Amino acid sequence: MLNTEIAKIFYDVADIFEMLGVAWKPIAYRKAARQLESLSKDVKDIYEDGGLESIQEIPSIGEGLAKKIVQYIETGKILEFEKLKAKLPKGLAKLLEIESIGPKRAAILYRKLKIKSVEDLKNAIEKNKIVKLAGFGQKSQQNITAGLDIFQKGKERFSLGEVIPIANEIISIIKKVPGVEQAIPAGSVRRWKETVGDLDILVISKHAERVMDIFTKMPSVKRVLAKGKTKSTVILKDGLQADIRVLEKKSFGAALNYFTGNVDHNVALRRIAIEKGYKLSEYGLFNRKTNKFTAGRTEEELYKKLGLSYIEPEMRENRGEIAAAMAGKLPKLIKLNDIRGDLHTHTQQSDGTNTIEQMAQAAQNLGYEYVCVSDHSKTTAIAHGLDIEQVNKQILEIKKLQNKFKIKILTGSEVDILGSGELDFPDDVLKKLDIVIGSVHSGFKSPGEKMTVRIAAALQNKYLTILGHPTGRLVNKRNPYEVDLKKIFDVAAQNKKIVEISAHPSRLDLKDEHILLARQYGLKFAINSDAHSTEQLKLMQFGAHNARRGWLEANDVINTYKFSELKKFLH
DNA sequence: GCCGTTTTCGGCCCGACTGTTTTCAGTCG
Repeated sequence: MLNTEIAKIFYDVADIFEMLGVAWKPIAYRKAARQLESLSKDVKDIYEDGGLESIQEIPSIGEGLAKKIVQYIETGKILEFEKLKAKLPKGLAKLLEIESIGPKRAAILYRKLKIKSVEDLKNAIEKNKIVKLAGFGQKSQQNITAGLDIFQKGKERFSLGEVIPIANEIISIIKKVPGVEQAIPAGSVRRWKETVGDLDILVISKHAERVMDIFTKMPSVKRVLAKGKTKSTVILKDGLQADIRVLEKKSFGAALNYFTGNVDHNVALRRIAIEKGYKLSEYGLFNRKTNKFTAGRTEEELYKKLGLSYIEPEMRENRGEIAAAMAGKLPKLIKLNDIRGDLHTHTQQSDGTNTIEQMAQAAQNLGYEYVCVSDHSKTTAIAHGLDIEQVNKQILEIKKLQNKFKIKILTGSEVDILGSGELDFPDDVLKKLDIVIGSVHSGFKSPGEKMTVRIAAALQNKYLTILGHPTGRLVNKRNPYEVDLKKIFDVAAQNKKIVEISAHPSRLDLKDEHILLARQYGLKFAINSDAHSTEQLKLMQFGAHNARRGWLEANDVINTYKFSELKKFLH
């Protein structure tokens, strides 16, 4: 997507301006970059539909940046930036990724020691040159050395599925510290963002020092980056950075809000606070003149004082939620317990590990009213996809098993969408099934046009119910395949097809931005675990929170329907 | 560079921690 490309350029330019000592522009450029990243539409499409003006309508993008974006769309580069880049050596910006080196120090390193790259920096350290620089010292050189070490190992974002167990473990340690009233993960974890940069933990206690001691001495800590009275930062052995912050109960709501973010949401709230004569910080909402504490015990009262309805953490991405809250037009977000069934599960008959009976029992134990068995079809040979005979046998088996269960067991299949756009089973097989999930499992690298035609063709099969994991992406591992989602959503809407939100934390497909986009086409969704074992049925929570990030209400999701309603809907 | 129910100019969120200095700049979130 062009948006990400341009955002990256803006981030780079912000770094350059910062190293050159230019004020404010870096902030403006980064804000614009973040805005671009969170857009659900491609700027190219926006430009083609509405020209320069409609680009300028994007928040934080004014005349100047809009023109630059257009130049990039039309020519593939931005002339002004090419000139700007020439002012500083190319490798210098890399230094900013090293912990404890910011723009000012990078500029000093360049000017005084002619350091132009990470390689130069290493040499300078070996020759003990940094200690002697004015403003640097022994400790600074040590910190830079340590930062370099982390940088070389590569600091990447962790997937939410990896971070949640780590967070839970730390929370259980901190909760045992005497005097601790609350300990909860905030930050992107609380927003259920699919990847996590740092783990932020908020603690309520009157004895902050005790918490700092225990936290920095946990067995899982590899290095302590900072240890203060109320705030500490560590690097854990698996490379994840964890920040902790201790505050008093009076500030809990304000602190939780501040620590949950995201940055742009927080900044927007603070601006509103200023307009209303307040000052907002993690300590609370204060009268700007008298400094009197006005609110902050709970997030709810904070939002209320700012004239907003309460905004759920998953929506706090500065994607229009503040305007919606001001207008009282926030959606009533779906909740995990609105979900009454799982429509995409596998058994040991294909690549799952449990029997139909075990899966049905586990789903029933979760309180579901229905579960659909949807094993792979024959073309996905690697997953032991079922052939026609096996599917027919499975249908009979399910009919028999039904008598033993209260939960309704639906027959289904995750049918391959073949390269031609045909489904892997003929219509006379498909029509026997309650649910047909069509998924792409091959040709991920084929050109976008081909993939679009392929999926669009499948969506026109009258027996297809759900488009499975519609973009094929894997979080942090595989990009979505090239496909024109707008066209796909349009065809899906015309043919009254459901789009899936795969709940597995390694998939989360559709992702949040794509859900927001699909929503504009009036589509209905199914949130499915794609469980390959009884245990994985519990992954549904990731899907539900992801749907919340996409502003969905229960009514948008067909597996919140009662069984009778679902049945009617499917017919 | 963006933005506007005080403004088209003059603001731009707020605070903790660290290290190198003796009052603060730089970095980070």
